[in-house]
Amino acid sequence: MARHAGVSPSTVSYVLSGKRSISESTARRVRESIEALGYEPHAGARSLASRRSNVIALVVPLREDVHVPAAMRFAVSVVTAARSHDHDVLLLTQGEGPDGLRRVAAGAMVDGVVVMDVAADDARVPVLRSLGLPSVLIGVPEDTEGLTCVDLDFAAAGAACVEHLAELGHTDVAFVGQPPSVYERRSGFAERTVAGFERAARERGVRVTLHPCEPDTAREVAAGLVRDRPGLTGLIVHNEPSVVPLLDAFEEHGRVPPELSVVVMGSITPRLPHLTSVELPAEELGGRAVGLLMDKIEGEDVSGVTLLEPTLSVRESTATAP
Amino acid sequence: MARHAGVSPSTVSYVLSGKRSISESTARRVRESIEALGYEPHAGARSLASRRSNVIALVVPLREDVHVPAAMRFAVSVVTAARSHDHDVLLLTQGEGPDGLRRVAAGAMVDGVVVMDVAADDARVPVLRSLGLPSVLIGVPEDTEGLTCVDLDFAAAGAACVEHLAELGHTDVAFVGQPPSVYERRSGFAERTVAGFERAARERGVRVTLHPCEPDTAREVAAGLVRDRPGLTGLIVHNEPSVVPLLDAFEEHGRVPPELSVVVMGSITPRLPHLTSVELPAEELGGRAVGLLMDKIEGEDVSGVTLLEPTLSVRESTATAP
DNA sequence: GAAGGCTGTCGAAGCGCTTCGATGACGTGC
DNA sequence: GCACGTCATCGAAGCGCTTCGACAGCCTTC
Repeated sequence: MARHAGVSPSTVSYVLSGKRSISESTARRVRESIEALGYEPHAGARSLASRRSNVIALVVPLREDVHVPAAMRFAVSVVTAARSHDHDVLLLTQGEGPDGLRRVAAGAMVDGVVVMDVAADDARVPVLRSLGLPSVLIGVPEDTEGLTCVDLDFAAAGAACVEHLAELGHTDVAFVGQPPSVYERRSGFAERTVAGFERAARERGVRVTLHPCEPDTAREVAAGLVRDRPGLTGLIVHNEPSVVPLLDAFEEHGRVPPELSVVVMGSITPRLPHLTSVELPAEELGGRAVGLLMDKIEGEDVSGVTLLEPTLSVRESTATAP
Repeated sequence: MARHAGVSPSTVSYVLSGKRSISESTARRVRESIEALGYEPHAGARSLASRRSNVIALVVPLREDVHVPAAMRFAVSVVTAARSHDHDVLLLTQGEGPDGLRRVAAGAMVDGVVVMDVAADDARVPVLRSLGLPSVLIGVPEDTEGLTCVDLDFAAAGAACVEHLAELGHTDVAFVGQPPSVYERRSGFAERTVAGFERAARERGVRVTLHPCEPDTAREVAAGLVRDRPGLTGLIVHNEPSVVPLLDAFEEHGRVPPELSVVVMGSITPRLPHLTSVELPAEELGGRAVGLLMDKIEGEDVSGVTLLEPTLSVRESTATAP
């Protein structure tokens, strides 16, 4: 490569990195050679010499109860964002547990890591602390001391749903939530949604009840609500896969929007474009997480919790309380 | 590291790789030091010296019409299989197009690549050929010369559905397929399913018609079939997200299994355990693909097309024709 | 008991980069 | 016109491994 351009290897390196000034004529010659040869620096050599791999790890959950399309959207946005910062993405599953993190960190395979779906008492958090590897968490654990976390402000999202309904005059609302297992493992986003929603309900004097749900039990949940809550006029659904079976079941009981006001949380609206919803901004979250990680890799102190403001989009499924 | 164990660096390397015999006593000492220090070889140094990165790339599709949970299952199984061969997985999306492949190949970032969701006239195939990078395709393009491909035998799967219904005496069957865009881009699996299913129908003298479908149009498809095909007794559905809306729509017309026999292709049965189905063995496909890729990286000639035999599981949704 | 063959280990070279100090070729200021 | 910056480039060292050849010690074999 250096030979083809008639310069020394160090010059090529400086053209590529821009760490020293190079005359425009030389730089052009080097770039032409790069083009002509289809040259790509050897990643291993580069990481050995520079102590940077230009790779970040992404730890994806593989639990049954996570919403897969959302996780995938997220993963793709992380890859896209990483590429725009000249990094690649190594895919880590939980198969190896925290040991996988140790391995890639100790072997200098990655410069940093993005961890998805962090629970309140997540076992990976202490590992990350001890590793000294730059990391950004999606989700917020209990103790965020020294960590960098990004997430949707689920408390605000939960509250926004209640407030929207309260403003429309609803006073009797049900919250159909995640599967029970999600609450049991103390998934941060689920807990915070409930907290925000309960706080807002208290403030607004709205009667609310919480109902964990899965697609298979949606029918029963709906039947139970119709039976036990005759005054119910509002429904908040925080469980994407259950939205369709749930609303179908309500429909069978003659309860349909907008007579029954429905707000969904998640990104199901491309499929059901008439539903009032709070969307999960997966792409923005991925981009933010990667951006923060890049800063952290550069040595900046970016610790702290970034919560994205939720946006509630009002559509046809909510209306003034009857 | 070598110092801690009181041996030379080369000895450590030989203990790790097993490429030369090392006395058990020395080997033990080295392993103890590794353990004690939490030592992990520097990945870059290793790849520079050995010309092996121990990383494979996985190219995932990000089209709207691929079934995301299936893709995810697949991706996870590739990671798991790769780890069992001591490799990691670099996640590539189509964002960069074929250039991403070039980049990771030229930079020696990966030892090989698994490409998902290959179409009959896939643009990545010529790139792969020219790169000389070991690769395994999931899906079968038109010209497989010199390639290694793995897939479910979709033709056999399509045929199996028809044969099962034919054996039960059905003579009037509809095939509800993928969204139109899938056929338009000549996705191999969709074409081959249709081919297998049409061949079997011809051989068995079964009347069949093909109906592309999306979740949003499932209702209309069902209505159309009820209206135009009064003699219809069998339904084959090759479109996971549409299964539920489609069957719901049929139910509204009073057509339910087993009076109407239904066979689904895909892995929706954990959710709907009463449906006769042909499952997509995503995990096995991932494992096979990685296994073949590893052999290819070792220099074996593994070119050829591996088609996994489909298994039809008979359940309650199919019965003798009325 | 000398020649030859194994085994187990070491030393050194080299993988392809980055980075640091050095250096030559220029201007600049007085 | 000489000392002194500045700019552009080079050479060499070194990153932490793998691998190859060498070799010491030991066991066979006639």
